[in-house]
Amino acid sequence: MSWTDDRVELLKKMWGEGQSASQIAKELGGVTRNAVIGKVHRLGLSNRSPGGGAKAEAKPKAAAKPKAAAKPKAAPKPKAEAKPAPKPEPKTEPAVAAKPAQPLRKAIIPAGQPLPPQPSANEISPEALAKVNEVEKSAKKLTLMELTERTCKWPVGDPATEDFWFCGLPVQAGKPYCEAHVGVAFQPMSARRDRKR
DNA sequence: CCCTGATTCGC
DNA sequence: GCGAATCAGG
Repeated sequence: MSWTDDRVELLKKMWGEGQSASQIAKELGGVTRNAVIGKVHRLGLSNRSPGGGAKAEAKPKAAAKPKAAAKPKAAPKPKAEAKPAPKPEPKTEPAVAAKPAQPLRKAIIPAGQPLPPQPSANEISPEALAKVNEVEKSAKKLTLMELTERTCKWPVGDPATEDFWFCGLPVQAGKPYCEAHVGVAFQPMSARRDRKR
């Protein structure tokens, strides 16, 4: 396959949309993600945030390369700009708190029931929870022995029941859980921002 | 192991 | 110009 005009166009479009190189490659067909990335680079749109001048940070990673034998690449890049870029990207910010009305705080604790403070189970992103529910429907339902290093170890159900299994979906990075469960597993600490004043 | 993009360099 | 191989990281 070659980079015809419209293929390049599609490439640009998708890249601009933030699609991953592999997705683009898959869409185009006949090319690997490497090809896509290579093309992206040659097109000069490697960085997705072109706009305002300052950009890419130093990337000294490829410095020590075994392959690169004789490489007179003595050109230290004079980059040093700080990155004050506001980046007003419309990201989907999941609201953490939802209903608890701060101004109105009138907890009525009936006598005999002295345990208002929920230990933990509370204000996690509703979205995250929803996601977990979805995920659990398509979970692999692995048993303890079936768990591996890269299966989500999130327990579902009651261990005392047969209705118990582990998520088992592929974890992403070195995390013990899948994406969805990581979301609820690691509580972003401080759901409660005690307003000091 | 899955994935991501970045870079190099023979072609 | 192209892209596989490789690197670096999540």
